[in-house]
Amino acid sequence: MSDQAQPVINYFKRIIPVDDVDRVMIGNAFKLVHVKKRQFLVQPNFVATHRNFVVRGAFRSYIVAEGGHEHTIAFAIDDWWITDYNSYIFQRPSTMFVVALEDSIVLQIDFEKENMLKAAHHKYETFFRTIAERGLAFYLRRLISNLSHSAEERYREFEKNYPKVVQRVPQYALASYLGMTTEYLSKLRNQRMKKPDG
Amino acid sequence: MSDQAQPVINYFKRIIPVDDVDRVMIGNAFKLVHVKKRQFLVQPNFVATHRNFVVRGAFRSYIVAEGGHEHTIAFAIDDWWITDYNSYIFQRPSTMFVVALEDSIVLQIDFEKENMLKAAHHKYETFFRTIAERGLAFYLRRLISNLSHSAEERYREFEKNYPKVVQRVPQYALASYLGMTTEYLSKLRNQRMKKPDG
DNA sequence: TGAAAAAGTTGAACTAGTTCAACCTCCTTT
DNA sequence: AAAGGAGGTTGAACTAGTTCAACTTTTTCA
Repeated sequence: MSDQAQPVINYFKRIIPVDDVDRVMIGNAFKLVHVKKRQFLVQPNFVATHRNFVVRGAFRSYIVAEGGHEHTIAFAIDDWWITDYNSYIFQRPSTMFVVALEDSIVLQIDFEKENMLKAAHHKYETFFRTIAERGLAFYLRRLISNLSHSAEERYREFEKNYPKVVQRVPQYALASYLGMTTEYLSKLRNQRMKKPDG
Repeated sequence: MSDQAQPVINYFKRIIPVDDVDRVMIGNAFKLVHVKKRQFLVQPNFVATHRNFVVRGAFRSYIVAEGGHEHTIAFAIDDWWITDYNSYIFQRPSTMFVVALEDSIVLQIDFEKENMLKAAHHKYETFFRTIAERGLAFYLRRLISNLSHSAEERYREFEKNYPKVVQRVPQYALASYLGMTTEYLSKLRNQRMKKPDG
């Protein structure tokens, strides 16, 4: 059996040592899933059953607010994780969608198998602690950016930090991630803002 | 020696079992510190050396953006943690202030002692993983609120969820936490917004 | 391949929230 | 008790970003 879990094993190796026994345990915990564009991994009112590691492809999580406005919460491309953490961690009904933006391949671990890993060995707990801490730090930086920068600054900053995401993601999704309308982002990109003078 | 660390031990007990050995280990890891109103626990360009558990008192973390505008990142009152996570987790220079809003008492653990605890026993790793996950979920909810609600909705929601914080925190700090100006929050609170008609 | 759907663009009118400035009201601290 | 500062209030003028509507371009898939 070829090791389909290799991509996520490589990811684990960046954080904790992985020996042959671990290789098998991790391989058994994750299952490889092909996801078609526009297919959902999570939907509101259902509990997010899996944490998803993106082997190849692109995803977006978003909520639909009153008035039908969508707000993108996260993107995930190759080598990133995605799920609804509020739903997954507490095993409560989700409030968001997670959808594939391209035909994608993910490695999924479900909540129970993740808990078994965590219980099985100290170092798996270390692994999940580390990615939770990094995720926390990431959302903190994003919150700071949202509070302290203008729409244009947020866009320029994102473009600089995540050029690959900008290229692969539809503009309406990026706009709603950055907290602005599609129209406004379009204007920002095309420099057709009102000019000071003629 | 009376157990000064009891408040944080109680907090640990809500997440992992704590026996007499643990009690000593936790007691040795944390030190009790009295902090005067307006005293800083973290300042920009210095590495956040400690994670702080608030025994009694109130704190606020904030950044100062260009133009001198302050943005409150977090509050912490009794039984909450506070630090600059981006600085503490990665042991890099901070970009924010953490200041006491009242005379306060905290239990501090430093980065090295925290790592020793994590290394010493699987269950301490579980503890820190759990609080990191909860912190992540918290910031995620806040991000969602910021993206999808108006200034007034954010205020009403916060007032409902954290009435105790609203009472203990100066209004300018609350306004900048909620992503609006002091003046605007003042107007929201006093219902002196422009009326539809006379 | 071609029709429909999805995504993106542009401009004009609008508004939620900011800015600025002046003033008020408490706390502190001596 | 007085002075000074920090925090809060109010109104008028302003603006960053939204809304709406009409249109163009690109993608999808039968």
